[in-house]
Amino acid sequence: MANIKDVAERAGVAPITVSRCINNSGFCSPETRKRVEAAIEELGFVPNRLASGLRSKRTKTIALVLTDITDPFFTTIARGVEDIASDAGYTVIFCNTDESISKEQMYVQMLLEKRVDGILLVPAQSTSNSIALIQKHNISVVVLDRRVPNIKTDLVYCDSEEAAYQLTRLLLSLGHRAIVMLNRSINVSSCQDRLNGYRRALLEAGIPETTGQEYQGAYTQESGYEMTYKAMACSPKPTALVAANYSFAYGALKALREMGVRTPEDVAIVSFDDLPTTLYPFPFLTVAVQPAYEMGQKAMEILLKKISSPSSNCCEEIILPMEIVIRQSSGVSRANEKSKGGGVLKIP
Amino acid sequence: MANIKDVAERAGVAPITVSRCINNSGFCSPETRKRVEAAIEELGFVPNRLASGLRSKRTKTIALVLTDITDPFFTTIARGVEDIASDAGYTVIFCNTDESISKEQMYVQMLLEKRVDGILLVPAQSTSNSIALIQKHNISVVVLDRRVPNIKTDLVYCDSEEAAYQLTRLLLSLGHRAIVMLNRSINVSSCQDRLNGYRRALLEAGIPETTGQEYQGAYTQESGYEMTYKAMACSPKPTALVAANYSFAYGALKALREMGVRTPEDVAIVSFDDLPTTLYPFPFLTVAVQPAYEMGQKAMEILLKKISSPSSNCCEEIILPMEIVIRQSSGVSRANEKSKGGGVLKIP
DNA sequence: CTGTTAGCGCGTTCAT
DNA sequence: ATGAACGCGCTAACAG
Repeated sequence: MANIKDVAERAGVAPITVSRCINNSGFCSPETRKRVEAAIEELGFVPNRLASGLRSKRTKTIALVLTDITDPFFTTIARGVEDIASDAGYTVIFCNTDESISKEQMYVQMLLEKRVDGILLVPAQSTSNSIALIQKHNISVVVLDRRVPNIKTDLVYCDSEEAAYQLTRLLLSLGHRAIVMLNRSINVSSCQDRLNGYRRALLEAGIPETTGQEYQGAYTQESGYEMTYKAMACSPKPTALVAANYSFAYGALKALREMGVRTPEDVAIVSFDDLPTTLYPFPFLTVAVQPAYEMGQKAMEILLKKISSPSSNCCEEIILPMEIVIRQSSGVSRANEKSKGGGVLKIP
Repeated sequence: MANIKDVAERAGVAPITVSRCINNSGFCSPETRKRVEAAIEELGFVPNRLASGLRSKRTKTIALVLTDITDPFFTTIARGVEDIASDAGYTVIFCNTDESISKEQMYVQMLLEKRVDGILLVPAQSTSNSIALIQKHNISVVVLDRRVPNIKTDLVYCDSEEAAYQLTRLLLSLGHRAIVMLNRSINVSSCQDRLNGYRRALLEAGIPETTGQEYQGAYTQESGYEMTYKAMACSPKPTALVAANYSFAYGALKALREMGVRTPEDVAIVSFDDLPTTLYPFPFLTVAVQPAYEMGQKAMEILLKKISSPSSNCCEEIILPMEIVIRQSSGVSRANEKSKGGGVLKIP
């Protein structure tokens, strides 16, 4: 395969001149450029970016380490990242950690070996030490979606606390008092934030003890389903659910329908991160929506900035607001419901 | 940053010995290995895969070029690919072409420059010449989801023709005669196959002229919505729709509901590639499901095989069957419907 | 605007 | 089981 020297000989110039043409670095006369481009064409020359990366210490490659590309939330982030990256001439490696710290470590090691210019990381868990490792090697890193304690880093995430607070407030304003939280059992900031927002709203409303109404499960529809059955077996019976993600919301919908409990008439549901509206025809859930695409874009933009000026140590912390989209699943005021005789489950 | 020479000095061995330890190539005594590993640990040495790739001509990186990672079908493929790839020590670059040939060309150029070991490609269009370019550079390539004419290559795709045939047969067996096809207006084999399968079933049933019942649109819910309105304005009014993808099916559901037309009582719907069942609680659509995860796995396995033995020129062509999942949207026999007085739309 | 020199960090090749 | 020499293909640094 032809290399830069072959091209240089054929064009009657020095290799470095070819290099400058390819990379638009330095100057070269239009005529020289023409000869070089002709030679490239004739030889079918394709620059070797391994060699140039070895020399220049830039690979024009970044990595996106997330938990699971299959999750529509992360898929959308990935698309935002890739759009900005490819515009800037970067290529994106993606890695699925499945929230396993050891997988995360393995990937980070591989990425360091490949000398990626930067890493966008959704930490597998709060106890992850991958960020520190990346920083130790002077690789630019931007953390996505989740905070990690005791580490100074650029960060892009959403205000889950406030969103959970607003969702819970919405339910309270509709007259609900027995409000259950379905959350994940994982050491991740967004889950903790959602729990905190929920608690803040209840506390503010003078509803003191919520721990009996907080359920924790794995991130699956089945888990949401099971938690809902458990919650509905308790007294007082819940009249509303706050689902920390759409899987739980869907599991809950399924369980409730099975029990003959109507949504929202008997039990209202609010949730986080419904599917993208392009993916289904009849949106039903009241949700707090994270601007996933913008998160990906923004994180990639910050990463590009860091890559081009690694000196600036100041860390950006972008906290994006979530949008509350009110649809049917949250229902209308329970006062109205009662007066209309609706709802088989009454507040005791 | 420490390099292999530093490690060698510290361990009191030659650089090549360190290399052999890292890559498990050649032999080294347990004791030597221990000293080398200690040195690596102490220096925080991370092998430079740019340099090793430059020398060995293997990057342990492959690329997945698809149309849009945001499409659940491709997302699932991507996950299948990445699972197999990471098990084999490979890293995956992903690229979104949006079915643009020029984007595809740009990405392929970048990937060739990066000397990826292989490429999994969903061709942007049938006229793509990217495959030939990749092959010319002796890079292993496996084509996914779509055939490309006049090119000999390894290939993994699903039997869309047969699936469309079966779906249409199902509608015919339920008594439908006015069956409309909602398809994409793009030069892609899977779309053509679906059209052909639909036509074959109708022809076989003695329904000759179908062209007036074939609609073509862009790959969006809105397009499915509009095509459905057009189709329903025609005479004879359709009693069933074959949607070439879930976006069309969802657009159709929306349009029909708006018109006060019931599904499946008045108009039945069958479709391709519903959302993964983990993504929603109440599956409704009768669909032909492509085994997306297995497609990704299989394609990656073939790619690995090709990478490790590039000499074998024989091309594998894997045609996976699609699974027909019958749910509510296809309805029950129209004969029954009629006798029960159901269905506002009668066959003329 | 173009060229010369040197070396990035590793593994292939051959040797012992 | 280990080592020496060389070069993979490119660009940084400096020169003119």
